[in-house]
Amino acid sequence: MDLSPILNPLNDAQREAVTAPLGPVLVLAGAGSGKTRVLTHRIAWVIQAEGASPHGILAVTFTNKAAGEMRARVEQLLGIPGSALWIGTFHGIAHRLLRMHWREAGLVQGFQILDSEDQQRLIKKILRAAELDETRWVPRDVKWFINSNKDEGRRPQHLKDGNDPTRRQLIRLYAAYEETCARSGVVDFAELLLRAFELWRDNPGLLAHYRQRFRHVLVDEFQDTNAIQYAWMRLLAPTLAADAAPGAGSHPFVVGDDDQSIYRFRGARVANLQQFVRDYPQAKLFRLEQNYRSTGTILEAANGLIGHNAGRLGKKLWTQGARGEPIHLYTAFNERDEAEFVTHRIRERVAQGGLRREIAILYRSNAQSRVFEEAFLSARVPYRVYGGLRFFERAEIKDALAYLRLIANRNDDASFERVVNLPTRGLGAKSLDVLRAQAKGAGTSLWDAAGVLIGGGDALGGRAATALHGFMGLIERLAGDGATVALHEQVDQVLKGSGLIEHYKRDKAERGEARVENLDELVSAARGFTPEASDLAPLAAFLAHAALESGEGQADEWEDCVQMMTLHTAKGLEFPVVFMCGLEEGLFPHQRSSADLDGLEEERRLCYVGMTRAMRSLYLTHAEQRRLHGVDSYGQASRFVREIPQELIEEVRPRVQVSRPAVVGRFRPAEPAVAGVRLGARVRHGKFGDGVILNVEGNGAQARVQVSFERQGTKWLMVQYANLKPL
DNA sequence: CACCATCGCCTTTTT
DNA sequence: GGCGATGGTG
Repeated sequence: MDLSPILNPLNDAQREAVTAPLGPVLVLAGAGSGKTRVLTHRIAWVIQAEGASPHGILAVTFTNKAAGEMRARVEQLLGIPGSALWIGTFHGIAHRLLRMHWREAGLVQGFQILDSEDQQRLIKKILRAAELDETRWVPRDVKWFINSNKDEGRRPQHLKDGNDPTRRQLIRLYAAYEETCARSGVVDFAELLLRAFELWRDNPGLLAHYRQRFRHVLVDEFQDTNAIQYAWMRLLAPTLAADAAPGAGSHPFVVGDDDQSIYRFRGARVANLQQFVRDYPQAKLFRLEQNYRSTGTILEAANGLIGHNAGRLGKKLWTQGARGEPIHLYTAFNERDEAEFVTHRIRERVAQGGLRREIAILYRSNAQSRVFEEAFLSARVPYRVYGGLRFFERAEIKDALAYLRLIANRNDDASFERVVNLPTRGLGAKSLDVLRAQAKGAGTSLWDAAGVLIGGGDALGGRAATALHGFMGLIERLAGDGATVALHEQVDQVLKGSGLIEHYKRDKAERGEARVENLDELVSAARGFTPEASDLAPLAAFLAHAALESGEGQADEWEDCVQMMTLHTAKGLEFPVVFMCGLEEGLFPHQRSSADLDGLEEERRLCYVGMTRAMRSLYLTHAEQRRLHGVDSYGQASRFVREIPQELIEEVRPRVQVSRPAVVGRFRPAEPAVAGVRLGARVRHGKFGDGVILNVEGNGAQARVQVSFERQGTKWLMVQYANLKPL
C-alpha cells in the first residue's frame, strides 16, 4: 500500500507522532504546528498501515466545526465516506450513545436536550416554586453550581453541605432540578456527558463491547477536557498491564497545548495533560514546535509573553520563515480614535490590493465590537461579526421549537410554560399557578395536570379552562396532522396553526418582520434536514439537531469582509493581519479575571492565542480613555504589552507626538475634581492607606475615583468625602 | 391581562 | 449603552 500521501506532507516531528507504535500517545502541539494534520493523518495511518477498521475509530472534538473539518480531511485523505468513522463532539457522541442505550441510561426514549437558556429558565421556575428570593439565589449562580458539579461527576447525593446553609440549599436545588428534568424527560448539556459516563461505568457488558470496538480513541484540544470527559475516555481506554499483549486494548491518542487552555471558566482542566502521563506511564510524548503560520518576530513576541506564566509544560515555537515586520503598537486617545486608526490601516491595505477577509479584529469582550462597527459603517468597510445569537437560539425560533417539543413530548414542562400563553390566549399567571400547584401535588407534568383540571372540578375559572382546553386540543391536533406529512410541512403547520406567525406579524416595525423571516427560515431548515441513520422519529432528530448545533449563520460568508470576533472565538483560526484591540488593564486582562493568579495566567494564554493567530502583521492597540457601559474610564496599557520583548515592538505614533484631538462633541475629557487626583497618581487615604488611582468618573461634586489600595484592595470613593492626599 | 416605563446589570463560550 | 426583568397603569 502506498503510504506516501499520508507521510510526505509531514515534517519529522509530525511523522514520528503519526507513526508512533500503538499505545497511548500525547502530542503537545503548539499553535500553528499542524495539530489537525497530525490527528487526521494518524487516523489514516492506523487504517492503512496498522490495518485498523474505520469502524473502530472514535475521534472527539469540542466543536461541530472542528469535527466537520476533521471528517472532511479524513475523507479526502482516505477516499472513504467519513460516516464510517465516529467523528464528533463530546456532546454529539454522548447523545448518540444515549439514544442507542436510553433504557440502560435510565432515560425516556424521547428525551429532549435542554440548551443553556432552557436550563436557566427551568432553574428559575424551580426557585420560584420554592419561593426563594432570586436576588439571594441568582439563577445563573445556581446553574453554575449544578453544571460545575456535573462537570466533575458529582450527583447531589455525593455532595456534603459541611453545615453551610447556603450550600445545603444549593444541593437541595440541584436535587430538585434533577427531579424536574427526569419528570420532564429532558437532559442538559452537562447531563449528556455525565450520563454517557455513568452508562459505561454501570454497564460492564456495554463497556466491554465499546472497548472491543473502539481500538483507537483520538481527542483534539485535550487541554480543554473537563473531569468527566477525561474520566469517560479513561473508561474506554484503561491503562494496560505492562505484560498485556501488544496491540491489545484501546489506544488513546490525544493532542493538546497547555498554553492554549482558555476555558477554565467552563470546567476545563489543563492538568489533564499531566494526568494523562501519570495515568499512562507507558505513554509516548511528542512535541510539535515548528510553526508554519507566523513570522519569527510574532513568535518571539508570543514566546516572550507566555514565558511569564509559571508551571508550563514548556515549549518554544520556532519557524524557518522570515523575521517579518515588527509588532505595531498604537496608543489611542479613546476608543473611537482606536477604531479610526484600525479603519485607516485597513483602507490602506485594501488600497494596496489586500483582501479584507485576511484581516481580523480581535477583542476581549463582545461589547467592544460596537465602536468598530460604527467606524466601519461610516467608512463603508464591509465587516462581519462572529458570535452573538445563533439561529436556533433566537427567541422566535425557540418559541416554535417549544411547540414542536411539546408535540414530541407532552411532559416537557419548560416548553409547555413557554408557549401555553403564546400567543396570548387568556391563560395568565393566576391560572398557571393553579396548574403548577396541581402538578406539584400530584407529582405529574403540567400537561397531565391540565388534563385533570379540565376533566373535572372548578379549580380553574370557566374562561381559563376553556382556553386551556383549546390549547391542549391545538397541540393534539398539530401532533395528529403532523404525523402523516413531511417534517417541513409539519413545522409549517405548527407555525400557522399555533398563531405564532400571526403573533409576530402584529409586532410592528422591522423586528417583527425579521422574526417572521426567521420562522420561514426554520421551515427551510426543516426541509433541508437529513437525519442521520437512526431509529429516531424525524421530528425528534430535528429537535436534537437544533439543540446540539445551534447553527452558525452562514450569510455573506463569501463576501470579502473584515472579520471581527472575540479572542476566544478566534482560537483555531489564522489571519494574515490581526488587530488586537483594547489592551488595557481591567479590560484585558479583564478585571474579573485578574484577581487570582490562575485567572491572570489564563488571560495571558488568551493573549498568546490572539497573537499566534497572526501570520504576517500584528497590531496591538489600547486607548487612554474608554467609554464602556456608558461611563468613561481611564486605563493603563495592559501588562501584556510590557511583557512582550520591547525590541520587537514599534510604536506607530510615539507618545511624545500624541496630539489630543480638539474637544469634539460629547467627547470631553473629564476634569479632575481635585488637584492631584488624576489617573495613575499615588494617593493616601485616612483609613485605607496608600493606593493608586485607576479610574475617574463624573465631575465636580459627583466625581468618584477608583483607587487600588495596597492593603484594602480596590474601592470606589467619592472625591468630595474621601479627602485623598496626593503623594 | 397587556402594555409601557423604569431599574439594574454587565467576561469569555460550546455543547 | 442596551437588554431583560419587574412593576405600575390602562
